[in-house]
Amino acid sequence: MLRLLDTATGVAVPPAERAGARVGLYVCGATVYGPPHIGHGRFALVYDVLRRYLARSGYDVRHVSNITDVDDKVIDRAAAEGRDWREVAEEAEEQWWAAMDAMGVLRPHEVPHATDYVEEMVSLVAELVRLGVAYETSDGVYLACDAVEGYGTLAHQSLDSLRSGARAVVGEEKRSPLDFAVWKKAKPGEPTWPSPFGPGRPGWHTECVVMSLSLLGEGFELHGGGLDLVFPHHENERAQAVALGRPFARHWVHNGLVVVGGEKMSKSLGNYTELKTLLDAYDPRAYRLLVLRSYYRSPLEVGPSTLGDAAAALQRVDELARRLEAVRPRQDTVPRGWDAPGGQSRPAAVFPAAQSLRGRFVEAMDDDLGTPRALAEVLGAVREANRLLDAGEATGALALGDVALELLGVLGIEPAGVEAPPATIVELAGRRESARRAGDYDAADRLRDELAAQGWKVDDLPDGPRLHR
RNA sequence: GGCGGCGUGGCCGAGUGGUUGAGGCAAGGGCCUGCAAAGCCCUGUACCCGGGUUCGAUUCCCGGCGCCGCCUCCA
Repeated sequence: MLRLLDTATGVAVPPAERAGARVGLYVCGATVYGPPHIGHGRFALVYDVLRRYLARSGYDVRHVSNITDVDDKVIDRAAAEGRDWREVAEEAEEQWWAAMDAMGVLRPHEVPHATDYVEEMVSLVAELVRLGVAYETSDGVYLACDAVEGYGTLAHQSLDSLRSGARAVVGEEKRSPLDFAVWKKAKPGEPTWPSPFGPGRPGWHTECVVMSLSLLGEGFELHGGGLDLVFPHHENERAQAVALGRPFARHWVHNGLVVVGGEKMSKSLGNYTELKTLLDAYDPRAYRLLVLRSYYRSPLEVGPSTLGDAAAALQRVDELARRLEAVRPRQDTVPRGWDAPGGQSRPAAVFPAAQSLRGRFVEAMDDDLGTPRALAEVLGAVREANRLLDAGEATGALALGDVALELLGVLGIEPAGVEAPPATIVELAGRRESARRAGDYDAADRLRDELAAQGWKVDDLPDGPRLHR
């Protein structure tokens, strides 16, 4: 059974679930004011794998991830570029999904936009004021943190220590430096919505409360996001729900940040690489592999060296997939699958190593999403399957190799498709092979160079040449 | 100042109170091979420093050093 570390308690426990094994997963998504960077890529991959594995484990997952399409940053960028803020948000959201698609990240089941929930947010703010936990000032409405029981739970700090460490300047009207805006009164030129407190827009921490509760219900199971959101964002989300007396997330999951040269990558530090840049330069699967190779909560160093490593490792996986296809019996049309029906005669069923591989994989994953060990098991099996192939044991190789590939699929990594070379390439390769057989190696090597110039490599395998990209 | 985390071979990165340190990449040697590529096999003797607990610590405890994150927008 999958156990996940809960940020609030520091203990790894199985996710809570509702009737029908339903699990709601809310992940704080993108603020769309610019192209996503590598850090966003990691975060998306982590929750994509969590969602896939939850489903694989038998949960009925509902994955919700928001788009923050109105926010200071969106407004600032629009102002700086003299554009409409909606246009900025839409453009950035397109870039977001393009990158997600390139990485093979499954779309969340729901993608709520903040701007579609403003009315509900206004109601929430009004309710907070009515309850006396939020107060109005000249520039907005603030939540009084002292009024919230257990404020600091996620930060693991007391109200006092948080207060003493606060760097925020106490405004004239703000009662405590920790108090945060749930409603921002409009300044000239900003987008506004009507409210009992005058025109304005919701504070950032409010939207996730409204959208998660509205789409997943009270006491939903999992709430995730980057480690840098723990405080204050998630703390403040929780504070609002607590203040309202509404059961909120029951379990908090946070992913570690991407670091560059030991320092956190972030837009504000300016040391970021756009995700698209990485995805254009490397096989997108290499980034997924790199991310999964480390524990999801740890900082992760991303750079040309580590990406190159991952890309190289992937080639061995692709090679295995190609080799397996070459030895796969024609009539064997049983698809790869976790629980292929009627699989009595399937090789995997009679090949113990393949079965135990599944067990070790699940064991690793169940231990707080242990993708590093899970991956190690799978890659070890890839090597073993290749070895069996070398030894001519095709049946065993298929049994083990198919399971390895299937498990990689659980992690969202599919072997590269076998691309059929065009006729001109096949013809060139044929001429080269003839030259080789005739012992004319100079000609053969020239032809190989020609093939290379057209982007094709040729490997002389024991059973004949093979073309691939 | 408060809170949290990290320090493992050439690099990345798991993990563990004790005979044989996952996995990946790189490197060297080998099998195969016209060559190359691919694949496979072999090779590495690590755990920041100082104490303590223990029969035994890289793993637990204390202290130190170094690095990082959060306490402000941030995945």
